[in-house]
Amino acid sequence: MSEKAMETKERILKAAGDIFGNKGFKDTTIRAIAQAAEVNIAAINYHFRDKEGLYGVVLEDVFKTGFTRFPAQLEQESENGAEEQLRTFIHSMFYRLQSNEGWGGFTGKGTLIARELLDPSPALEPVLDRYIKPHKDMLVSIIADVMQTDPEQDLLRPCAISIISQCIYYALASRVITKIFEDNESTQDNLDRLADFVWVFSLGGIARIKDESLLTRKEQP
Amino acid sequence: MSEKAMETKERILKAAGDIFGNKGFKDTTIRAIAQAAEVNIAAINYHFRDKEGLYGVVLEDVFKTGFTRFPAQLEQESENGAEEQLRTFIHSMFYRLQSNEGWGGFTGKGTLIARELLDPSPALEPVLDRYIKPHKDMLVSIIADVMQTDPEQDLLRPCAISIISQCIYYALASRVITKIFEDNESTQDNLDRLADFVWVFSLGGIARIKDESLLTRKEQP
Amino acid sequence: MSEKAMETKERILKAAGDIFGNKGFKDTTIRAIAQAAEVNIAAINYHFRDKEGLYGVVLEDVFKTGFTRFPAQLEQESENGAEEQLRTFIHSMFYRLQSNEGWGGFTGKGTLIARELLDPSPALEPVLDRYIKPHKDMLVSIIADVMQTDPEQDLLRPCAISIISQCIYYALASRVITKIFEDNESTQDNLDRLADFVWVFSLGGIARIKDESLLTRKEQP
Amino acid sequence: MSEKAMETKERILKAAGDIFGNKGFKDTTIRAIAQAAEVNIAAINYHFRDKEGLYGVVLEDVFKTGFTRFPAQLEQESENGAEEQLRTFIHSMFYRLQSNEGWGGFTGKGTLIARELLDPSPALEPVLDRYIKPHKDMLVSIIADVMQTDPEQDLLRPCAISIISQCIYYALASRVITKIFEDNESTQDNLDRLADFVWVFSLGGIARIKDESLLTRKEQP
DNA sequence: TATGAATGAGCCTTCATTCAT
DNA sequence: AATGAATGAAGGCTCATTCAT
Repeated sequence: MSEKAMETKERILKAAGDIFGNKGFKDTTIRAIAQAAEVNIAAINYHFRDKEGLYGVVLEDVFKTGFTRFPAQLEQESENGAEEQLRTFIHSMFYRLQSNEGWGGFTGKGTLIARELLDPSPALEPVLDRYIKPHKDMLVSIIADVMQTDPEQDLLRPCAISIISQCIYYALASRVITKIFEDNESTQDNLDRLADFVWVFSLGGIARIKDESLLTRKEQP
Repeated sequence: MSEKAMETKERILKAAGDIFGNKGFKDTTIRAIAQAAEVNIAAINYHFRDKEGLYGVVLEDVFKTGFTRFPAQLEQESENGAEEQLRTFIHSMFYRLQSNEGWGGFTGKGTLIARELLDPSPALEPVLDRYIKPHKDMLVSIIADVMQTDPEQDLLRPCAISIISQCIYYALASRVITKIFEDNESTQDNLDRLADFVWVFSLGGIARIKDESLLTRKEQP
Repeated sequence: MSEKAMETKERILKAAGDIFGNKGFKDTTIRAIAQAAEVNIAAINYHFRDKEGLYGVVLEDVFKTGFTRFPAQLEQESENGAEEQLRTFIHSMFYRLQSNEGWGGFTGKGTLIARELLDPSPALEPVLDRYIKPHKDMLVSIIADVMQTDPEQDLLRPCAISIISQCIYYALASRVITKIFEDNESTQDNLDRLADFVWVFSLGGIARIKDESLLTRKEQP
Repeated sequence: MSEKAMETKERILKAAGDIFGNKGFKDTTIRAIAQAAEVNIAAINYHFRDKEGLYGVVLEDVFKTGFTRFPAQLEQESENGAEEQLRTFIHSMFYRLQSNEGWGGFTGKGTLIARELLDPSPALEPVLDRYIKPHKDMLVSIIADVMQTDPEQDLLRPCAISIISQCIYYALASRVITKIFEDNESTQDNLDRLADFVWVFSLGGIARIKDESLLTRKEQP
């Protein structure tokens, strides 16, 4: 593939990521992408066969470039305590979902993922196995460490969900959060503070869940 | 309006709620709604003027019929402790977002709302003021009681978001959660258990946030 | 038919005349008429069977109420000279086509007729025989008198057309005439002056045609 | 643009001119145009964006191709007398409005213009400035020459209208004229004779108007 | 590799009309 | 006599896709 061709493909991918993320699959027209990428409409079909084909590549790209760096960073810190690892994990999530830096860099990565949670597309399946599930396992294991409990504990999963849900929500509902809370300062700027808040809140949640489950177990017999 | 006409409108609304919720606005065709409601396509236009008009009424209806019953129930229990009130609030959220009982009853109310969080439509604005903001205020005030702190505390808002995010997430991502956690038992059946989990987790989160903020304040000076 | 029913029919007819005249048959919606007449849409179909049926009645009405008064006036003046009769005829045309006074009185009678010239509808046929042709005969005979020639003269018909065309044109193109001539004074106010102009112009035209034909005849043999 | 594409556009334009002219804007369906031009419906949208867009181009085309040839011819004859110039002008009008020869050649150019006089569309505005007004000025100046009077004379404008009205009328009402006058010989064949008639009639009209205005002026003081 | 042209399917909407009351 | 409700047909437009170059 020639250099110029690569450029064209890159341009299309960037534009597609932006628009797919901000407007969703159905709401995105191939025309809009072509215009933003300054290429002919037919070029998209030529390079990616399909609108779906393009979408699949975009989704794969989001995870490939976004979900590979931070876990490495995380492992380096494995000597740290479990709570610090959880903190790094949460901060990573926030940055992955909301920041536009770090790679090709288009807006709306977070919402792109949120959209997949709402309407899973066929393109999600491979991403699920390759990126999301390993990530989930990592989070579960961190929580197990924090709880100092058996990694097979049933309570670990809902804890993981509660933590993830908070991270996702800011990406999902950023447009509305500011409306509800009449809060004009962009949440983009406070990512670190928000992430720390979620971290502390979650630590408290995990602790309480552990306490309750101990109590319950004591009561049950 | 005649009895029969009301029935027709009702039928359209139910079908529209189902399909809008499950597929989103753009992905929904009024043809599909008409077919599901067993009416002529033009009847939709006659009763609701527009696809948008219909959507607006559906959204309004979701909140009107879903958000009026539980708060009343909540006030009756105001003599209970703040933690019990929070429990009722969270259970209400779960039922509103996920249950199909209790009113016209269509599936996908939760996802309909989640979609609005992602892509707020003009129809959301009135709903925001009339239902969501008052509800948010109620939650904030409950959290203030739980924390035994000033209702203007800055930390109340992120706490509220963390709680809501957990409730929403189960509605938002139910399709994917089962895939990630390879959990085949329908989460629909365990609403109560999930709601209680979120409640306990959140109580722990709130408590930790309170402790941290006290510590922080002591440290700062 | 009850009095109220008559009122309803009248109201519909007036509204229909207005809108048909100003926007044409196809551009007129039965809804617009119903709204202007403040009646139910179905009432129109009830009273006039059809959109076409309503249109037919309106057209008939325009001619019945508009084309019966002035000719009588004309006959009274039959003692006057032929040129005066032509003047009355032209003035009548102008008033019929442009004035809104004198009967039920809706705007756009002239354009309604002009539209029939462009796209003759089936409803025109009866009107043609009953009103227009007799009128045309009258004009031809007046011109014959002015020319002092045989009423079967071939040149009378194009003369009639030239005269009528001038009368029609002001009704047909009033919207554009003001634009072309950047003339802001409403032509409605100057009907009399315009009619007199057309009269004088036509007298000159007729005279010249007569002269030419005489010359031609002399030359030909 | 490729050769083939031009052909397609040309074909669409011809079909559109025909149908728009014969049935009017609202009564014309782009489906009918597409069928007549033997192209896909979407091709019309592709080349002309809109039904309105197509109409605008058609209207512009009628004037561009129809109103540029004859004035040139006219100027060449400027050495001729004013009356001969008027004759050429009138003959040009007749040919423009009624003939189907000389360019792309579709029927109904005259009625297309007549429709614009009745219901001016936004597309008329540019045509008005670029073609119609200059043409009107030319006619006015010719009449001034014929009258041997000041070109600012107030009487020139109604004279111009009276002349134009006769030319337009034959195009406007050809369908009805034959009915009224029970004249079965197609007026298409006699264009020259008709044009000459209008010419002579108008010369007479102009002359009489001039005489009258002189008389009036003498009387007034 | 990339493009302008062209296609077919499908969608929302409007309209005149009819039905039951 | 008159109405609100409902229908079926048709129209304009958009979209993803394919074709020929």
